[in-house]
Amino acid sequence: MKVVNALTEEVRVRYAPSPTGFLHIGNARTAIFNYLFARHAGGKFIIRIEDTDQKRNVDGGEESQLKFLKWLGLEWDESVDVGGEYGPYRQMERLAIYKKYWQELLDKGLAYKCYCTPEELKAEREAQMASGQTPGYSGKCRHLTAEQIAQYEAEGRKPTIRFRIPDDQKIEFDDIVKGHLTFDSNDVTDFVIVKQNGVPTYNFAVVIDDHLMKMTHVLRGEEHISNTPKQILLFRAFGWKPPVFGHMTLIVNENHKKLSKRDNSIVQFIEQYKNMGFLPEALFNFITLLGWSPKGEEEIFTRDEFIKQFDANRLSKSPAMFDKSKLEWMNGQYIKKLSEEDYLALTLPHMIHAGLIPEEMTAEQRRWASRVALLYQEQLHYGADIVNLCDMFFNKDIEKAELTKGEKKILEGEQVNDVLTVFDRELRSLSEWTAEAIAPKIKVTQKETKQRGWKLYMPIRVIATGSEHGPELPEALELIGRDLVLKRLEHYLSAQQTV
RNA sequence: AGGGCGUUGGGCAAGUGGUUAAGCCAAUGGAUUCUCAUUCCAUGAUCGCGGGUUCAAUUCCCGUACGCCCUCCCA
Repeated sequence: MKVVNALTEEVRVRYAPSPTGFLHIGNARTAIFNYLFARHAGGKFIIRIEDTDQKRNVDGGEESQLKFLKWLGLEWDESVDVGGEYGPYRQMERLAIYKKYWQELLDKGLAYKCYCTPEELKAEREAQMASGQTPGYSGKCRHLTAEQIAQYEAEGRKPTIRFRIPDDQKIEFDDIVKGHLTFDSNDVTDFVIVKQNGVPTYNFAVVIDDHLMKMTHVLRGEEHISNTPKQILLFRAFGWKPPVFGHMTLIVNENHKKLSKRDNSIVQFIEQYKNMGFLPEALFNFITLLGWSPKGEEEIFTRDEFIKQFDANRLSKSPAMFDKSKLEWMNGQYIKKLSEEDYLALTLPHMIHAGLIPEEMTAEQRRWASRVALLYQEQLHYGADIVNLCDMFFNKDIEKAELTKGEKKILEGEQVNDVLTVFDRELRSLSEWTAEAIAPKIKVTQKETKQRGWKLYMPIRVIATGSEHGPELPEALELIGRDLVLKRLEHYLSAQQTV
């Protein structure tokens, strides 16, 4: 029964960002769900730019939206860049279209001009709040006489146009995620559909566009639930059939507040994640699991798998908190699967950026840096993470300035001197400085000193690498280099002797 | 204030009128390992609260608390 009738109606959905900011987590999720919904149904995914708030539009907002959507792996069928038969796809280029429709409403008496100034409205609202009333437009200009209108016009006032909300109407619709929703038109006040400057408001333009662009479904954030009755009333006024609505839960921050662009408690722009070295596939995967869950227990999916099993009925009803640690874990899962080449392309630039390695490297330098980076593929969470992880390979100190508690404990062992003396001697006899050659020398040290495990390795590690933690010892020593390792051992041992 | 939506362990979240209430992340403990990491094992919820319907409710109904969203000439 829920089968879409492909013969009569092709699924058409849209992502409709306003270019008031760059692409962030919330935007991306809306876009992804619409994309998944369209592709799953074999329908069309459209991107429409809602730029009617010229004051808030920011330069580069539109480009950023498209650029990072593309980076995430989305593709669309119609939009400002690829065209389409229902264009233009930028609302400010559709002004003439809107005008025809609001004029129709005006002619039919379904809308009227309102001469109230923003200041008057604001004062009205504040007065209502102060006296504990529900804030909302009073309907003051609903029945203006010709004289009053002439008077206002003479004053030079420029009107807005308001939609006349009909009384006592029940507004009901079946929301894909929330179920059956009911509203009463008496709870909705006459709202502005055309601003003073002749530009329509969101609630008006969205209805015209969704109808003209033949949208079959509207999947959007639940902050739009209370806008829906207004829009449905407009659909009715025009005698149009509304699309099927689905309101997705919000993504909230640690304080359970809706993620807003100004929220600093969380990194939320896609570009920032890209810059930190998160992979688009991982981000896509993670975002898709925010407010939606697949059927089985699996959580890592490719885009095609998501498309195949996406089911809007499994959209969650309650808000999801953005969980950074899970994102990092998931990104790590993807990093593990990276080819050596891709892994290096992800990490090396961060090492360069941090000044650890030069941008122009000799083949030799590059091989060395690559081996260092590769040491951490299993545990890397995101690209920039490499900088801290591989820290010990760039520390050239002969002696550590300050030992940690753990390191002190290690060096207190009475076997330490023995172990290091033997190991030092053995290393000096090496003709070839490779992990393969170094490893047997640890064994020799073990035999000779009768020390093993923690007591054998840790003193060597602390003194030779300068840290109690790190990758496998032989390879670490090889990459740190003969010179430094021997210097560190020598320095430590000579200091011991003078004591 | 009005309207709307939501509430399953720290986070995500599955699920059903009768189950030992999945799974993932995190945390903690343990095993393996020279350390970190990896890997593996283990640990924890009676389903916001109160009532009702029922032989039986986390699952249905009512109420209540809390949270959030909207009530902009923002989208």
